[in-house]
Amino acid sequence: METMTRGELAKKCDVNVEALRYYEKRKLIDPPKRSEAGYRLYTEEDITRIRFIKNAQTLGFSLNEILELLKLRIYKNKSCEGAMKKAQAKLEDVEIKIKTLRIIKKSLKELIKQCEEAIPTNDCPILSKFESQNSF
Amino acid sequence: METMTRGELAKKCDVNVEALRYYEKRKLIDPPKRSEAGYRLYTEEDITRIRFIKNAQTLGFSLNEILELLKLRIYKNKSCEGAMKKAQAKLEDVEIKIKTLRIIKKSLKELIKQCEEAIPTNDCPILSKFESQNSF
DNA sequence: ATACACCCTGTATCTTAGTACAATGTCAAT
DNA sequence: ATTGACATTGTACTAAGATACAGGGTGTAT
Repeated sequence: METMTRGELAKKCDVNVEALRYYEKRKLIDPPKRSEAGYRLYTEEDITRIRFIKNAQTLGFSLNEILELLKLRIYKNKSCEGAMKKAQAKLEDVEIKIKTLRIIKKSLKELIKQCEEAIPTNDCPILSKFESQNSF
Repeated sequence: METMTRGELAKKCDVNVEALRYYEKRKLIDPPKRSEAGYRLYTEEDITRIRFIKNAQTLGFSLNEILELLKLRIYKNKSCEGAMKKAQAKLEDVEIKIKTLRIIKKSLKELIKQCEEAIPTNDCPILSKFESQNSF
């Protein structure tokens, strides 16, 4: 079987070499076989695994959550249920985040508008607003 | 002039006592006068300052960015310009974040939908997708 | 044979925004 | 006078996700 070193895997997956050791420590990848000199020997499966981690991260899953997802994979039949639940929870997270950011966006826009309309000799509306109570 | 201790200020501003010391260290608040016993003596101005910090944080500014905003305040006349620029930059940040989260939301929704439509004996579409290249 | 890139390990450091804790000092009330 | 709540300081720790570095070993090309 074709194997590769840490540096090679890192390059193929566009990941820092040290991150691989870190993922191993976090149990996100299984400890790889070693060469006689003690070099880690990774396989194609490890590429798949790193991709899994990166894809899940892209969707906002934390490494802990990814570990949970990986555990689901062990029970092939039940996995859909568990993974779907986690995806739904994540979806809710994301929706809340979007809502919060929309409110922030609106506030920032208002502040900028007030600044544009401000009388030059007066204090900056943004800074004044920040000093006031219960602004947001 | 009316002064208050760390605990009193913390209570009034709904902030942890230790946070006040932390803000002092980060130069977000000026070192307050001290009593003979060495107790920090805060004034009304410190309340305003803490409010400033909290309000700015609510809008997504980091403590470093807040420090920048506070520096702007020194040049009373120029402050509108500088603060507006920073608010605009923050607005752009927020807009990018919203866009990213929308994409994530869409992806998650699709995954969940695929899961709902999946044939029970097959592998979970979410987990399969995570293992594939260039998923997202 | 020696230079150089890479690998190994353990440990430390980074960022952000605090929180926690120990050892000690102070102040107000009883 | 003693208790209890607060204050002081320095230092360590937290989460999350890495990244860096020292001191050594290995593998390959010239």
